[in-house]
Parts: sequence; structure tokens; C-alpha cells
Amino acid sequence: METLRKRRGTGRVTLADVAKSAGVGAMTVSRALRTPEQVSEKLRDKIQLVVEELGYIPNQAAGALASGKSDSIALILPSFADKVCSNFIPSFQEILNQAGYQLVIGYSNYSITQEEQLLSTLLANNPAAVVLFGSEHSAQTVKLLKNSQAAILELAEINELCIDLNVGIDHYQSSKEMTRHLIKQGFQKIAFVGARSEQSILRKQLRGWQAAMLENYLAPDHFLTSNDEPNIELGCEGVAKLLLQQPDLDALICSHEEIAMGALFECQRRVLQIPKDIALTCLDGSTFSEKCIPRLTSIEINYAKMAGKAARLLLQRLTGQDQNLLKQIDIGFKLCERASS
Amino acid sequence: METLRKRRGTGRVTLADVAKSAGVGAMTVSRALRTPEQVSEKLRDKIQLVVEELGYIPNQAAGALASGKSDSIALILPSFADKVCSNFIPSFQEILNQAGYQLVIGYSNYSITQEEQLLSTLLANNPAAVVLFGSEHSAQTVKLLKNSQAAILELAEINELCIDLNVGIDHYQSSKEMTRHLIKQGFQKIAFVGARSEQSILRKQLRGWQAAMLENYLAPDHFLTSNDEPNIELGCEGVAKLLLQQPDLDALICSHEEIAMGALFECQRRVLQIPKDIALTCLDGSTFSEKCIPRLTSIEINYAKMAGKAARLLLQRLTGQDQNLLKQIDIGFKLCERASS
DNA sequence: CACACATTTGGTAGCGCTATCAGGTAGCGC
DNA sequence: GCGCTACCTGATAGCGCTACCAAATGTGTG
Repeated sequence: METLRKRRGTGRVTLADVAKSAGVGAMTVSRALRTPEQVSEKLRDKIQLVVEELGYIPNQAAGALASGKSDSIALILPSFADKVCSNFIPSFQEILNQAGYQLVIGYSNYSITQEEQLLSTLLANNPAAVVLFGSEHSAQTVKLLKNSQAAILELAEINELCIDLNVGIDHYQSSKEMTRHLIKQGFQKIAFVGARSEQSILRKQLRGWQAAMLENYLAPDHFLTSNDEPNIELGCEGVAKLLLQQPDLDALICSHEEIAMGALFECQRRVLQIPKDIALTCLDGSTFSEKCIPRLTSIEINYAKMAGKAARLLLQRLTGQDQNLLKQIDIGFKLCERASS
Repeated sequence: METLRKRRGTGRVTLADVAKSAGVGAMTVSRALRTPEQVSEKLRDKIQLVVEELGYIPNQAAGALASGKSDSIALILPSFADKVCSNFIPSFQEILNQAGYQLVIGYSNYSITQEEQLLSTLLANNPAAVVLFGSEHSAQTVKLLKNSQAAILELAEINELCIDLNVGIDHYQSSKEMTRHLIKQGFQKIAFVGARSEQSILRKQLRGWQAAMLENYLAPDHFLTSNDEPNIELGCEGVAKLLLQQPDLDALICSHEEIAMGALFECQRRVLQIPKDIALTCLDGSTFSEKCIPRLTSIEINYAKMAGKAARLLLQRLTGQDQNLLKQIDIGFKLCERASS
């Protein structure tokens, strides 16, 4: 009478149900699904049939608990507006999914405090790996990461002090190269407009621009930065303010394409010819730079390639094939010379 | 001697460790963390202290297994390039995080097959809810969803046949209203360029345009669609091809801002004046439409608002306060009349 | 002081799965 | 046939947590 009082099962089909229905042991079913090669073909087929018939979906929580492993990879994204999102994540996720991992994405809005808080929530899932953007983290974040068993991957910029794995590009070099290109083209009064001024990426870009200017005996005096997200407004404002500071300005480097958009519109409004009156370039170009009028000289970063390299590096680490492997990969960049310079 | 041979614990601090160290029972610790009001203040404080001291992080897998509930919400995103991503997800995630839920994001690339596959993977996590974009799903997807205990939320478009909850806008109406606006402004030869032609959103937009044209005795004959993602190229191509078909074309509606960008550039290239020679509008405007030259008349959708309404609706459902509640919310849209028409 | 009642605490028995090991079966050489 | 390895299969004992009861403690009433 007092039989099933204590049951609180979810009603879902369980591994045991499959086992009973197939007339085999539970372990055999478990193996048939995870390591099929360890099960005879006969049983494997029979089990597969029952699985489909019953619509069995494994309970990952139980699996994770029993094995102490998990197939989730935590990714903390600083911004959804970035190109990273549209170009990087799809490729990255695809490769990881194929290897059986699940991305769990959090959003930090470029705040290291939020990053830290998110991280401690995400670590409760016991993820196999944690993927972060940028190289700036709170001390507590670094401590949490080092205490966790998870593999750590830092993306977006090459960082000497990376915790574990690191895939990215050298923003100092890219900015320097862009500046050198402009100088080679004969431009001399080169200004810089950048967003997210508190991020180390922008600081590196600024230093790259300054270095290239100085090595050519030019003064890197005029620049405008904002700590906001890159936007069109900043580009408009940049052209306006910098032209006031330096009326004979002849070139402008924008850290982001959105800024370059704004700058382009502002130049149109002022009937400034590009590149005759002023050259316009950006450091993270994609389709807009390639298609607008005039087409903009820009640094292009292959985020899909970055995703591929990053995912594969991470997988090697997760499968323990990373003994004698580079832990840091520089993706490089391409300077696309176009009509705007 | 044969004591600890069988241990395979992860080495992490567990709830039992905290309980022992605090000198209380495990259940009391569990309650102190999840339902503090059920524990006396004295014990609560003592436990909190020990938790911090030991750096205890709860194991969610175990919790989910024991309670049969999970705090993960699966979100299947069709595209990362969309505005949905940058505007919707941050707000949506923030509200859900605050309520203690975790977003697990998958990427379907607008393929209902991939959506189905992703879904079955994500359901293994036993999510509290599943959030999908669009209204088109495979039969198997619908079956999986209905079998699962999870709450279902369909986003982006209002859909009569929604499975459960539904928050979105009426794309038929928005397109119709835009067309009416153009007609009211005196434009008559109005063409349409749209991307993702196999999605029902675009089909509704096309029908809205057609309906508005017909009710004004105008022929909705000229349009160009592509099943690709919206891009600048399509806008350029649209202007070129439609102008060939109909040289006296006087207005163009673009389904996406990217297309409008391309159209704008192509018009500049052809030295067509906007709106004197041709009006240009789009159905999902944001900053570009607002800032480019001339500024584009566009339909604006408040994705942050959509996120707020959707998240709150979902939370009500998850806490069971949804008995006499609307299951479907129309977010509405705003027609921003600007210089381009 | 006995009693009902509310509040706080802890023991126990799972949740559904996998690691581990023991048992069974088959194949092979002597 | 026997011993030996190689392989396949299943019983058992947890993984760390929470639902469910039961016990303990406090509180107010007659």
C-alpha cells in the first residue's frame, strides 16, 4: 500500500527504462550511447532502437554528477554589439558542438565586476572550460579561474600574462601598421578616434599610432577617445572636434567601423572629399568599409579563423593532447588598402 | 586499509563539508542558501561565514538532479548578426539572471533542422524554459517541445499558432503602414527589397506591402528577394535591378537596414537624390538610419522593451503566476518619418 | 502543567547516471 | 580438457544535492 509514495521522478524516460525495455543492464545502455565500441553490435542496435522508440533523452545533470565531468563551456562575452558576436561565435560554437560541448554564454557588458559575478555563477555548472574576452580581469576572477579545474581561454588580444590559453591579435601592431601606411601615402596630420577607452585594446591601438607617428618625427597630438561603446555619434563628433583642434588635419584613424561611419557622414555633411581633403580608415573593418563610398582602407580581422584556431586549441587541451603545444596563437590581421587613403 | 579506495569526489568543497564545519546538518545549509527565511538568523550567519571561508560553490548538476528542476533557460538564436542579438539578449539575460536563471544559447543559423538538433541537445539539460525565434519549426521540434515540461516562448513575430508564450510584433502591419506612409507622401512606384525570403517574417512584410499597394490601386509588381542574410550587396543589387525593371521607380522599402545601406550607396553612386529622385526606407531601422545622410524613414522596433516584456512574461510562467494572463504580447513598432521620404 | 500549534532542525532516501570491479563467455594454444 | 587472455556485460556503490518526513524546540492557551 505504501508503495510508490516516495517517488518523485520527473516522469521522463530514464536510462533504466531503456535498459528494462531492451532487456539489458543499465550500464550496457550507458555504454552503448557513450562508448558504442565497447558494446557488441547486436545489443547496440537493439538499444538504439529502444532509445528511439521511447524518445529517451539522457539527463545531463545526472551524468555530470556521476562522472564529475561536464560538457558545458562557459563563455563570457563583453558585448553583443561587437563583430566578435556575429563572426566569432557561430564558428566557435559549431566546432565545439560537434565535439559534444555546449556553450553557456554570459554577458558582462565590459564590466570586470559583472564578469566576476557571472563567472562564479557559471562555475557552479562545473564547466570544462571558461572562455573570456580581453585580458583584464579582477583579482578574484583570476583566483576563481585558477582554483577551478577548467581550461581557460582568453580571446581577442595577445596577452603576455595570459592565464592559460590565448588566441588573438596584436592591436599595437595593427594600429602601427595602419599609421605607417597613411604616412607612406603622404599623410602627416593623422588623428585618432577611439571608443572603449578603458579597455587595453584601445590603449594598445593608441600606443601603436603614437609609435608610428614618433618614428616618423610626427606629433601624435590629436586624438579623441570615449569610454562608451563605439557608435556613429562618436565619429561625427570626432571629425568636428578634431577639425577644430587642427584645421589642416589630413587623415583620421578610427578604432571601430561604427566610428568611421559617423566620420564619413560628417565629412559628407561638410562636403569634405575623401581622401583628397581627408583620409579615413578604421581598425576593425568589415562589409561596411568594403562597400561604402568611398571604400575605406581598414584592418580586417578574420574572426572565423580566430574561432577555428581557438576552438581547436581548446579541444586539444580538453582531450589532453596539448602537452607540447603552443598556448598562444596570434591570428594576425590584414591591412586592406582601399579608396579612402 | 581498503578505506578510501572508492572515493571519486572532485575534491571540491561540498555542502556536507560546509555542514560539518559549521556543526549543523546538511539540510540546514541547503536551506540557508536557498530559502534563508526558513533558517534562524544565528545559524544563517554562521553558515554564511563558513561558506565564504571554504569558498563553497554549489554543484548545480547535483541540485538539478535532486530537485528535478533546473535554472537553465535554453535560447536558440537563428542569427548572431541580427539586431536581436545586440539589443534583445543583453536585457533579456539581465532580467533572467537576476531571477536566478542561466541562459544557454544555441545557434541555428536559420535552419529548422539545426534548430531541431540543437533542441534535443539542449533539452538534455532539462531547461526550465525554451526560447525560440520565429514561428517556423519542424514537426519533430514541436513534438519535443510539447513533450518537455519546459515553458516555451516564441519571439520576434506574433504568431496565431504559437505553442505557448509569444512576444513579438506584427510584421504585416509594419510593412503595410510603411507603404501607406509612402503613398501618403505621394510616392506611387514603390518597390520592395527583402532578405531571408524563406522566413515567414519576410513573407508577411511582402504581403503587407502588397495589401497597402492594392488598397490604393497601385501595382505591387516590382520586388527583389534573396534567401541570404541581409547584406549591403543586396541593397546595391536591388537598386540596380529594380531601376532596370522600372526606370521611374520612386520609392524603395528595404526589409533590413543593411539592405538600405547598400541601396543608399548605390544611389550615391548613381547620383540619385533622396528623396527627390527616390525615397528610401527600411523596416528595421536603428542608429544607421538615424544618422546617415539623408536620415532614413524607418520602422523601429524596441528590442529592449521586447526583452523586458518577454522576460517578465516568462518569469511569471515559471513561478506559476500566469493563470489568467495574456500568453501573447504584441510589442508594437514605431514609424519614424525622416528625411528620406 | 498538559495540550495544541507553529517554527526550526536533521535523518533518510532517493534523483539518474557512471566508475569500478567482478563475473561470464569466447577464443586460442598446449 | 585446461589454463590463459581478451572481451563483453551487469551489480553495486556512490556523485552532491534536495524532498520528505519526523523529531526537537519554542509559544500560547486553558
